Amino acid sequence: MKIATWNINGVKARLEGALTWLKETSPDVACFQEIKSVTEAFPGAAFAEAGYNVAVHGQKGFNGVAILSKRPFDEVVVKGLPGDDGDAHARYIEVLVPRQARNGGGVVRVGNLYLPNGNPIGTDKFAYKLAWMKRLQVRTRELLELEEPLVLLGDYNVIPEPADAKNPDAWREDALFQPETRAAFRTLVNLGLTDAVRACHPGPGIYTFWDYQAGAWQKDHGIRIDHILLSPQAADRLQSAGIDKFTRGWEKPSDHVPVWVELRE
DNA sequence: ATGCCTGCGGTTCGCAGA
Repeated sequence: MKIATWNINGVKARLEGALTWLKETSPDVACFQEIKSVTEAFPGAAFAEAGYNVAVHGQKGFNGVAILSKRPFDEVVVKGLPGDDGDAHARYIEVLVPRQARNGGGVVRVGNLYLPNGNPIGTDKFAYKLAWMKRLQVRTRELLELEEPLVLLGDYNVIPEPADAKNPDAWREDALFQPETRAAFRTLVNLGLTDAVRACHPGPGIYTFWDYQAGAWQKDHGIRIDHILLSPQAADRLQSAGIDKFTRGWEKPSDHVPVWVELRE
């Protein structure tokens, strides 16, 4: 079962690329962030045509997340990250996807998240990021108690380690690489999650984002900020993980590339 | 040192992104 995540930076601007990518790589579940669309305007028919069921949590102008699944959802569990009713940002959606009956059935829980950027540091935006990470930690603790296969994936906006940046010093003052940000990410992982890409590829040089500016792509000035974290029951089934770097070289690319994991059923 | 580029909203420049 292949599960993927991609910050597509605008579903209207990326529709053709997204459909091409789905056709070429055929994930069973595809999670998008930054759809920058209200739920009603999401091009669900085009994805249905490509063979996917769609669950969308949209917002006008920015943010917004969506999950596509070849298999019908068992349930769309929540839209919006629990823990703050006053938070209107569309940054989280969680679903249950059925596993194949011949393997005993059951579900895989998929939480698709777009963690706040948090720049510039020292502002309410950075405080919001850290508070959001705390809420994610609370939600994750609840979900881990279920002892089921859980895939918590998306744009974390966190550079976990210096090895996750081509030029770490360029990010020292950035919200993505602050000590508090990295510590909050470690706390999350230390609840008992496995970083799937890091588990399969221990070495440096794997990136998921290259800025549009300053020739970052041409210079391979990238960072790894899109992650797939697995509960123990999901990690038991980990077969492989990787990054679809080729999409960054396309015409009209997203600044992020897809990240995927293969789990045994 | 600052902006570099892109998408979106809503009108042609400001905001957000990372």
